[in-house]
Amino acid sequence: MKVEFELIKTDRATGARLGKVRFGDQEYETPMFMPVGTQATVKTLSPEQVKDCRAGIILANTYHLWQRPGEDVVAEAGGLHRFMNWPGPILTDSGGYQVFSLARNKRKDITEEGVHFKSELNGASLFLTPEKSIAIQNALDSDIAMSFDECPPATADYHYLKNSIERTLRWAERGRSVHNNPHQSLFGIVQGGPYEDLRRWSAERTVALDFDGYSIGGVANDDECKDDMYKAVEYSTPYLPKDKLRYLMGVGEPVDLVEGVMRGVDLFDCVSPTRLARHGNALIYGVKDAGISGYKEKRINLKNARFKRDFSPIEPDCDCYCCKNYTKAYVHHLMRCDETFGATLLSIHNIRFLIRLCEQMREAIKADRFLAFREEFLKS
RNA sequence: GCUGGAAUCGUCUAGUGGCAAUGACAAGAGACUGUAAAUCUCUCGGCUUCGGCCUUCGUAGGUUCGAGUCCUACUUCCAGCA
Repeated sequence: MKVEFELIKTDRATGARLGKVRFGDQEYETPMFMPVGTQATVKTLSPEQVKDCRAGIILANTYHLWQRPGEDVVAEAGGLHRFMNWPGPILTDSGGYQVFSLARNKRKDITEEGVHFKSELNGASLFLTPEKSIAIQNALDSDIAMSFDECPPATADYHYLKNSIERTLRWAERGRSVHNNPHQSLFGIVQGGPYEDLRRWSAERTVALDFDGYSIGGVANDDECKDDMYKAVEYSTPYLPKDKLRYLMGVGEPVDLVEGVMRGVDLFDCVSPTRLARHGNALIYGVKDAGISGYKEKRINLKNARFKRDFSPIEPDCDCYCCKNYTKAYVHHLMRCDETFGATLLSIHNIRFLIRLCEQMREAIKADRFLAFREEFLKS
């Protein structure tokens, strides 16, 4: 079922939007954070656990599922939903990000036709084109597919970005022309680095191609400073239609969600809550350390020795399964022992943290007090 | 009791004349933004004005310009034989 978006209201003082997305009879509110499950699983979590975090849409990745197990296998299983037992909506990334992330060891070569990859699994030569990416996503049968774009590095200069945008536009058009899954939506992707004119140009040209929704890409890459990220969003959203979803790809950290929403973004995804979890980190609201410096933290590493005998929950006010049932000392112990359950508990907490943050932002927009909420958040 | 062998930084371990001394684990910390990431990086004897200085390889002596490395004795442990 194609996604339907309804803009409920826009915060009076900012561009923050409250919306509803519908997939058939399923309905969710935006702004929304979407957990990432690249290989058809949110790492260390069962679908039930993801659901208990009150996740709506989750992500999966074209590039990875293309290689393993192959989109034909997923199709044979009855599509991605049945294959991974996720009844909620699924958004598939196009593999465009891998053009960027696999580039570091010259494992790619970008041509007009498509991108040559060297498989990181077995060294095999792979060739991904816009048509191929869309065909794979059609076969995976996700609810939202992404156009195949080039996600340029933060170091890309103006000239490179300009050419890259043009190619991404041509790729978007090619992909759209072969898209043939009637109940799958297709999004276009805005690029342009931190440049106002490029973002505007990319946004307007992409919108002209008429997609079901629009993504803002290329903002969460290596070395990118937050200022550039926020600018990229600011320079893009004014040129996107109000009645379509806006998805800020790969973002992000709690503060980035707040800044993104303020600039009119509806959807976010990021690997950070689950990756940080596997590395022992828990997202937390600022905690005033009464002890020494009044230091405010946004993140704690449960592997640190100081949590060995800390028998309090990660966040007393958090309603997640981890905080309601387990202490920092226990999670510390699990992480020290490399027990998977530690990563599971922290993943639950971190995902729930970001989803709860979205809930709070929605409440703030409803009450027309988003700016105040942001102030409080930044101060906490 | 005799004959071999062995003792190294929390643990195991490399080292047979130039060594503050290998590697692993443990420990301490950091990074992570559309997942090549349950990964990676740094620290891990003490002091430092960052050039070094000091103290370290079971204990005590010795040989040597120089000893964790060679020699002697002792201590402890292991194996084999009684």
